Amino acid sequence: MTEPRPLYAKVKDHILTNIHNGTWEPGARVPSENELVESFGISRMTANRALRELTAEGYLSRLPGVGTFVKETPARSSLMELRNIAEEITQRGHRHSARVLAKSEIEANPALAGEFDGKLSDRLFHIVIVHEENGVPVQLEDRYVSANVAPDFLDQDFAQITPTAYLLTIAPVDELEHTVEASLPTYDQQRLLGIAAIEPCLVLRRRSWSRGMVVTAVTLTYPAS
Amino acid sequence: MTEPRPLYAKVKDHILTNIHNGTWEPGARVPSENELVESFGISRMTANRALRELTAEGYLSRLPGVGTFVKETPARSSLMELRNIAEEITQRGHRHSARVLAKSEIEANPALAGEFDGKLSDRLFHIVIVHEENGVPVQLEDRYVSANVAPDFLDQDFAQITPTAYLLTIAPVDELEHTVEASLPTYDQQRLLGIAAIEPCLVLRRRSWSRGMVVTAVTLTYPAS
DNA sequence: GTGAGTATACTGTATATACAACCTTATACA
DNA sequence: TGTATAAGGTTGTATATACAGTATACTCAC
Repeated sequence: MTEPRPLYAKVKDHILTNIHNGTWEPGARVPSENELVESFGISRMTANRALRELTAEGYLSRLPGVGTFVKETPARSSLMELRNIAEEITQRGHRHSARVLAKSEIEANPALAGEFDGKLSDRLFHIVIVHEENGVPVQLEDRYVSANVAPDFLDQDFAQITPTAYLLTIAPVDELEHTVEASLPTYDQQRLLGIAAIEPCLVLRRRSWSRGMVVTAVTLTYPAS
Repeated sequence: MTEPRPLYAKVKDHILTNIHNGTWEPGARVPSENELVESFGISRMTANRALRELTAEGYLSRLPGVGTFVKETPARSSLMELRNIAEEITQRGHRHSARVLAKSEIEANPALAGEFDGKLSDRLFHIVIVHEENGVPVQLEDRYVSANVAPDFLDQDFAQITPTAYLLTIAPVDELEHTVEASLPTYDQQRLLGIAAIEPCLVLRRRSWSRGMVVTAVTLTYPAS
């Protein structure tokens, strides 16, 4: 790791590290530009660039005349964007792992065919994955994929590449549909996510289209915690 | 609207305008830093900042030694629309009513000022409204509004017009940010929504921008049922 | 003609400097 | 005591300058 990082990037790394490992909690004050100039031996413009970019990226908030602070609601990904949960977790400085619980080709049924705007004869794949952050389950992924669009889907190693990432390499996303709701977990969900029966869950349903065809329909369940 | 925009922002506006109206198509070359220096009479660092930020925002891509180009896949906008809950309910053929529980001007604090990217001296309004469908509470709205953008906000009758609808008449929405989570209701929320303590709620947080300023930050709580 | 070297254009980074606007705190004054 | 005023720290913007790295175009010797 001895690549020459630009100075402003080193400063950004330093600040992000302190945020991620909890040294600087939300609301805490981060060093001012002049303090960074002192401690890093850099010019103020370089310190300014580091803080300005971290602000644009959602990690910090700044107030003229007051200072720079760790944002209260840290760069939590908007769920409306198509984001890769593995990237998100590693970006937080944590370890991502995935357990594949089911992986099969399934019989089409009228309800599913309706979801996919397809025919009953269309083949579909089904997978269930638990995503873990530092070993703690954080997302249950229950996904159907059109075999027409992704015939090799089941051959992928989803411990290495998330289904979302793989599908993005296969087919560009033209259109997205989201619905979102809160509910209490079913017994299976409790068991797989390791949560209590009264813990509310966020349930996100997403369908994505590519070239006019439904690529995948997925139900993502997040524990509220 | 002759507010003094920073120079780098004017350059960004100029480039974005040419992209949005189709003058510069995807893949087209945009002026180099030195050309911008010439045409705008600015320094190269200012031109650099404009191009660098537009690159970070996903509009441009740059290649050292070659030039700067309009990105092939332009920045995708949030696919979520602003829906008006009153319209939604009446569209279902039901009766919408709203109870205003709080309506005040509040003291600014650093956390809120951060949310609004504003100064500590900026004035803010705060309202709490329960929306009902056929008399049954269906949404708890907890909203902060910038007094700069909507000075007459508190004079409105929110039994007649929803805050969202009113604000849309005041200021066009340029940008939206959503986060969503599931949680169990606080005691106040249980009481106001008339729900049980174990009923999960969907919590939607939304900030909207108009002309670069945060107009409103709102927390909407929906019972899962 | 071909290839190597050179010139040129462009982006990437870094510094030093300057001024403006904003906020807090301390001080002086009525 | 209360109120201006001043001072100092903080962010925001803008400039001029410098050097490094990369890609392309050109020139010239072979």
